[in-house]
Amino acid sequence: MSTSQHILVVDDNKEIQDLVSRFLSKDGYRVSTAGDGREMKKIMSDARIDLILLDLMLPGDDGLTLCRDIRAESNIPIIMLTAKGEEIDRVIGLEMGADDYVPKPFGTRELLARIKAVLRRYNDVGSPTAAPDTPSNYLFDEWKLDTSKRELLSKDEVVVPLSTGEFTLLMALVERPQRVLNRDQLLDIARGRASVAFDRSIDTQVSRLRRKIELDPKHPELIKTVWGGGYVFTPEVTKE
Amino acid sequence: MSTSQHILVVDDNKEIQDLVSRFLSKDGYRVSTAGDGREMKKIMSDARIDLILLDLMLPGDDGLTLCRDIRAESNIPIIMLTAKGEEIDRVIGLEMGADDYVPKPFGTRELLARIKAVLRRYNDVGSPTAAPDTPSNYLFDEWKLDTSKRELLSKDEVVVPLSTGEFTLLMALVERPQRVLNRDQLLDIARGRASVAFDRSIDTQVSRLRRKIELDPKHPELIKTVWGGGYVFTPEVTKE
DNA sequence: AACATTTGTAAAACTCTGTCACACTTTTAT
DNA sequence: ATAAAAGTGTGACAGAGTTTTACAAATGTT
Repeated sequence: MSTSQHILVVDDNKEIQDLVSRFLSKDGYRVSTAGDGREMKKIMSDARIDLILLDLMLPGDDGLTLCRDIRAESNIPIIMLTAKGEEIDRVIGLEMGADDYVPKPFGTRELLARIKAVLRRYNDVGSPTAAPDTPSNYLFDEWKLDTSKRELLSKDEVVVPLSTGEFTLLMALVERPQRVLNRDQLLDIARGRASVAFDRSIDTQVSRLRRKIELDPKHPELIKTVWGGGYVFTPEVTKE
Repeated sequence: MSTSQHILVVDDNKEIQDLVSRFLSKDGYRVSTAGDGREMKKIMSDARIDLILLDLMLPGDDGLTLCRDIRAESNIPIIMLTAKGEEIDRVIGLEMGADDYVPKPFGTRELLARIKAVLRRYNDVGSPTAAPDTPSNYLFDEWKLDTSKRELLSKDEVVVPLSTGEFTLLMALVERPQRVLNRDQLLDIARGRASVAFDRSIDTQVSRLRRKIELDPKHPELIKTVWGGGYVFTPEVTKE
């Protein structure tokens, strides 16, 4: 984040190009635009690009193809832009190596939030230089959560196996101690999705997690219920 | 959920107002309605609004103008509602700062989905480790209230279990000692809602709380009743 | 004193949560 | 590739927590 980040917008719609350029500039980014894959490659060979906004539908090679091409030789974060109705391609897009996917029409602030999220993620783990302060362990109560091995260890180093869902839920909680998180928020953080009517999946997962980490699951101390509100992770958490 | 979200519907069509209010309420949102920009601004100055549904076509200032006005001083998410045939320039709308568009006529389920999507993005559950900066303990009488663990401890560290409602009510009182608080205020602070006719829930909660913290619940010393006025938390409270 | 208003609280009614069983999905093993 | 195992979400229902109702008791008014 030292000097301003350079974002490349690849979209054949001039209006979108202008709109996006304008508000990204206003937010302190340098912006270049390209109308198709050829222009994109030209710009990429000339400038150091930090992130690419890539429209799915393009003249010539489409977004997916370009995405794969970029990935073949670089690790630059890519956010795919897709018009309504093209949603099916999300999975494929992510498979091709896109980092996120924003459906059109998008709100400028939403797009900005996604850009920041992706850049943050990338700068944290992607860049070889910056990664040292990524905490690999969290300590709380009598437990140690090893985030790199995705394991939960008791004080005497005994491993308690956690499923993926249990681990991500515990991560979500451990990273936000003493805050009441409602089910929508937990779903968003831990599962990356919105809730549906009568969604009880978080409850079930909390129940399972409690069985593993609570001394007395019938009277939970670590994950407390807030009636009508959600859950709170109560213990003090320290990074190691 | 925890503190239900408050949505403001700005539309001059009474039927739309009613329809939208009804199904949003049913889904747990608090809803206010306004028929034009003037009403909108009045409501916004009185209440904390979490999202605005803004009709494009309004008497007086139109939706776009209002959208820009709101953006000038706040970051509240906005979803624009547009009547059929108003093939407005989406780009301009987005540039004004709207977060999404929903064309009329809309299905309630779709609108709900959009609302959730926008709120989900906006309610940036946030930076990990952003713990609240509230003090963790309050001392009063013979008691200690641990706000991070959400428990009440007697002088000799014996835990007295509190329900969610008891805890939030006690918090409300403990943070405002020696002040007469009427039932509306307590409901607002502790439950985040307004009272309904013949609402006695605060009374019952006070009654239950007294049973737990008063030496002699029949003659309460800590939570005193102010006849015709509400309740006062009398003891001296110190933070720890 | 007679009446009206407000409060305390038990009990009913309602809402939300815990968790079991089962179906369905994903991962692992063969 | 198929089978087995593990993980996850849904529906059901019991149980816990909260609000409403109801009425007696307390307080205030005339």
